[in-house]
Amino acid sequence: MTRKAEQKEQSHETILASASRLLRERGIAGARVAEVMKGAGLTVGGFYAHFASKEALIDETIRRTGAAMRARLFAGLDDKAKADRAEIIVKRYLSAAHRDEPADGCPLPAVVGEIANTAGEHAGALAEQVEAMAAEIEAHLAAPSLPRHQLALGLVALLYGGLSLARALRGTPLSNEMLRACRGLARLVLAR
Amino acid sequence: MTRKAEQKEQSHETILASASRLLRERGIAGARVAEVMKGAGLTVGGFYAHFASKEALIDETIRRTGAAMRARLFAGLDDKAKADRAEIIVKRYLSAAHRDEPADGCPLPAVVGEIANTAGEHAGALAEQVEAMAAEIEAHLAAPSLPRHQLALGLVALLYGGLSLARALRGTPLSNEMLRACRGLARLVLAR
DNA sequence: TGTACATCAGTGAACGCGCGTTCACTGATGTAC
DNA sequence: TGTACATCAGTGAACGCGCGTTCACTGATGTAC
Repeated sequence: MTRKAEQKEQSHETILASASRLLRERGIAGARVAEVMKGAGLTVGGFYAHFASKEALIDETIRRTGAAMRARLFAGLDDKAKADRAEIIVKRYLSAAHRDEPADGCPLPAVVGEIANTAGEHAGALAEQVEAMAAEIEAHLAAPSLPRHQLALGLVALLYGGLSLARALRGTPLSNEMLRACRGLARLVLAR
Repeated sequence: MTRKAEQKEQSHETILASASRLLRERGIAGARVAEVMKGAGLTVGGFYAHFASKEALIDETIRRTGAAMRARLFAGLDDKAKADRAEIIVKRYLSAAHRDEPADGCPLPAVVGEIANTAGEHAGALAEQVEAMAAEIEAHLAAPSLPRHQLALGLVALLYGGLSLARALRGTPLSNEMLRACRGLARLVLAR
């Protein structure tokens, strides 16, 4: 590959990294093309040499960010006892740190509402992420209290719902209460 | 009260009703002022005689719509056995009908994500609704498996999260699975 | 190897467009005498 | 009671502004001979 092509590929990655951060911090509408490019050290005009449209950027960003997030969320679990793994996932996801650092976390809270509110753009990319996340959780369930797939999907909803609400309620006492309540509910479900 | 003032008050209510519908269908950003007024049979210009800003409209709409939603969600429960009430609430909330008719349902899915993605505008109005919804659920819990308040808050997250995801995934097989899984998880938590 | 031309990643300004908000105006309703 | 004026809910056009997208251009990199 020529030096020019290498450079372009690197810019592509830098743009995606910037988009990933902005998407998680401000949502789809809040991730402005000009700002994404600025965050990548470039100017607006060059954007369309890398992506066909903002929609294409968001689709690719959702996929990439989902995968990166899962890598972190499920990291190092093989060292832990099988019975503890699901609870570790829950603690990581429903932590104050995750609530307070959206830019490093799960993309779901940033996009689910917007996707539901529109005509279902990005619904495909989202479905992949939900499916993948549930599948990984399912693999870490020991002695499940419900059909494994059902329990995993329900947990995704509880994690996503609890984190989103805790973020929206940041600044009120309800925010911490919400995280604690969801961890407690998850523990109850995982205990038997 | 003069006839003029009565008429204005009625317009105010009509505007709020239109905003309530649009807010739940399309979210905060999607509920355009001009369209809200059109839905009320009026023109844009008159809006600012009724509300100081779009932000004020949204705040009032969140409060009104939350209250109306609770009235429906918790209606007729006194006729039911205490042990069944929580499960009835869950079934109503996580139903295909509720998923498919956002305009008649809960305002949370329409606003939580947007509020979390911004600097916390409307966070106060949202906190009130979450608190009120949890309080009503709490009152209908029989023999709870966790501290009542904690269980109620966790259920709010599960209901909100499951419905939002099911809406965002509409059109994919995951949508119905998500509703069913969340109902199952709730049943498990309420059973003991 | 050096030279002349071609390519193309990135620039920066401009383009429509849709949005929230403002404002001069209208005409029905209300008030004073 | 009737008449003249005041009020004010609602109209419709205009205003900035920010956004996604386009496009003529630049200059470093790559290619052909």
